[in-house]
Formats: sequence, structure tokens, C-alpha cells
Amino acid sequence: MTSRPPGRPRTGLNDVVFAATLSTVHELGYARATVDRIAAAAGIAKTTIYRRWPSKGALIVDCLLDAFGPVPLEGAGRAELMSSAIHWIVAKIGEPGVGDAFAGVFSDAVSDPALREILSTRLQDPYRIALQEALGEPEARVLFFIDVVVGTLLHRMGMTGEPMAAADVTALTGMVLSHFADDTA
Amino acid sequence: MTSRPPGRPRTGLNDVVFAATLSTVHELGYARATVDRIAAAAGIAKTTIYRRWPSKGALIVDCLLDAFGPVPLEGAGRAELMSSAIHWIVAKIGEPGVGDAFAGVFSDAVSDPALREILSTRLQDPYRIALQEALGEPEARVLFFIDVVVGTLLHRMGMTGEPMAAADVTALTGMVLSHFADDTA
DNA sequence: TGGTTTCGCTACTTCAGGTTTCGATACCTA
DNA sequence: TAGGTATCGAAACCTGAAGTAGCGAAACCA
Repeated sequence: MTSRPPGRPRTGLNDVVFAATLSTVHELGYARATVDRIAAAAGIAKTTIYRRWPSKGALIVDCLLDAFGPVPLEGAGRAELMSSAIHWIVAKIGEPGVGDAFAGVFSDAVSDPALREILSTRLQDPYRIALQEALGEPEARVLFFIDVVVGTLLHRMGMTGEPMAAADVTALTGMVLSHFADDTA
Repeated sequence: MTSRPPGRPRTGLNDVVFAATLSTVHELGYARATVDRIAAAAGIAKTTIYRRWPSKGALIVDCLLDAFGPVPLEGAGRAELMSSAIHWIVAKIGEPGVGDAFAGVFSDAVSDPALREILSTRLQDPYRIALQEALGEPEARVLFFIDVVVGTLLHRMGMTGEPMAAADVTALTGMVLSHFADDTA
């Protein structure tokens, strides 16, 4: 918030920027969370942000990577693995600012192939690969799984502005699990 | 395309603008399809567009309403109704420019409450109500249905830039149908 | 102590959404 | 046929946000 004299870098600046990004997006929404405002919230200059990230989209993706962390793939059977993965993404998207930021970058990516590439490679691929190995499913099935889960959650958030309620999350989980339980697809 | 002298209105201007909107969005993507370009493609002035629509988002929503038309709810049983509804929205989203335009407005709506209101009221509600009456399902279930179907399709389009392949559409249809077949949710 | 790195600040460019103004023209009515 | 009115086209303009450039200042390192 407050100004700061120039000088050599301080450690942990990324964390400050990430926190400022999420809180700003949470407050103002994605589109109105300009780089200027994020920089102001972090107490740094806009130029400093553009020295570390090539674009606003890249900043958001890095911020989401930091917020998500590694996917916790714990559980005995395949059903438990998938169920825990769903609940994990639901919880993450429900965190303040994370869902808005996620929906926001995804939005921009629709008509920005470069950003789509970043989003696909840096954000989706790690989780897709981890899920593939854990579940022993082919790539196409895992991609379909991600489309259904993430797409449904984002559509609800985009339409209502709020994360999905617990009852619908239960319905989503049950639907996906029973679909992936049989081997007919 | 070509210039045109000023004068009294011509009939069917909306259709010209809608066609120009879809083709421009199809060519350049949503974000790069500026109102200037759409106007140029329609052979009219940007001012004329803003005289009829208050914003780019409103124009796109009207354009989508025109492109979608009434939802064809034909079929004997509930399963056939839902199946035909899914295939209808898949076909519509697959039309040139429609999917991009849909994903684009939806994106903008994430951080624009006013646009979200327009999108929800004018685009989603009519179809939701029609589905409610045809299926005899409560509102919450129909909303969930829409979230799953539309969300999944848009996520795939946003991630890959192309509509969903037939095999995955089949999987999606089967999953949704079997979920809504039982009365446990 | 001196060089290098990184930062803060200010100013700038570019571009898109949206507004305003004004002149020109076609339709409608008398 | 003449005049009023509604609508269009053109161009200039405003606002806000992304991204860039240059300079001075401070901290770290050798």
C-alpha cells in the first residue's frame, strides 16, 4: 500500500504480488483489476510487474499456479482419487479471488491464442498429466473429465458470480463418478 | 463492405449487422472483433450500431438470440427431449462464429455484472424456462443441466479453440442422461 | 569503494469502447 | 410538390487500460 524507496530486490516479492493480485481481483473483479491497481495494492510500481511478467495474463497464471499448488492425489481406489480431485478443485475455486481470476484468464484466453497456450501448457497440462498417471486413464478421457468438472464450475461462477453450492457439487461428483465407473466410453 | 450514402433507414439492417458480427468474430475472434470492424463489415457506421445497441455485449447477445432461435423441444420421453436439447446446443455452438461469440460474451460477463444480467435474463432464462416446462424438472435441476452441458462445451472450445468432437458429445450426452434418469438427486 | 542489479517514478504510445456533433438524405404527410 | 422528421454517415473526441522507455536512486557484491 505505502510507497517504498527504490533499491535492490527484496526477497518474497512474488508472494506480495500474488496476494495483492488475488485480493484485488476479489474486490473489483477480473476486468477492473488493472495492473495499476494490483501494483498499488502490492506497494510497488507497475513497471516492476512488467519486468517480471510479460503480460497481465501471465501474471494471473503464475498467481493461480501458486494458489493451486500441487494436486493432492490421495485415495485408495479410482473413485476416491477422482472424488478428492473434484473436491480439491471446488475448494480452490472457492477461495477468495481464485475463482474470479481463473474465470477471468480463461475468458481472455478465448480470443488470445498466446494466452491460451500459456494456460494450457502451464496450468492445465501438469494437472492433466498427474491425473492421467494416477487414474490410469487415456488422455482423452482425462481431458473430458477436466472439461466437465472445471467447465461446469466456471459456468456456474460466471453466471451467478458465486461458487457452486454444496448440493450441486455433490450431484456433479456423483454424476462424474458414475460415468467413469463403467468402461463403456 | 462498401460505403453507402446517408439517409432513411433500410429494412433488415439488423440481419446485416448480425451476419457481419458473426463473420467478424469467426475471422478475428471475440476480442479482436471490434465494433469498428463489425460496422465496417456490415457497411455501416459505428455510430449506427451504438444507436441500436447500448454496448458491444448487448449486440452480441442479440446476435446470439437471433442465431439460436427458439429451442426445438421435440421428442416423446424426457430422455429424448434432453438428448435433442444437447444436440441442438452442440450444433448451434458449432456454427461459424457462434461458439466464439458465446464464449466471448460469457467471458466478459464474468467481471461485468450488468452484462451478466443481460446474459442471464435474455439468453439463459428463456431456454431454462422452456426446459423446465418441457421436462417437468425443478429450476435447480435445469440450471445444473445447463451448467454441465454449456459449461463443458465452452470449456472445451475455450481450451482448444475448436468445438467438441462427436465422440465426446456422445459421452457427454450419455453421462447427463443417465444422471437425470434416476430420481436420487 | 565502485560497479551492477533492481527498483520507483514519470511520461509516453497504442488501441478499443463509447460519446458527441453535424451535415446529408430518404421517407412521410399535407 | 413542399416541408418536416427520422435516420444515417463521417469524423473528431474522451476515457481507461495494456504495455514501453528512460532516468535517477538505492542496495547488494566483489
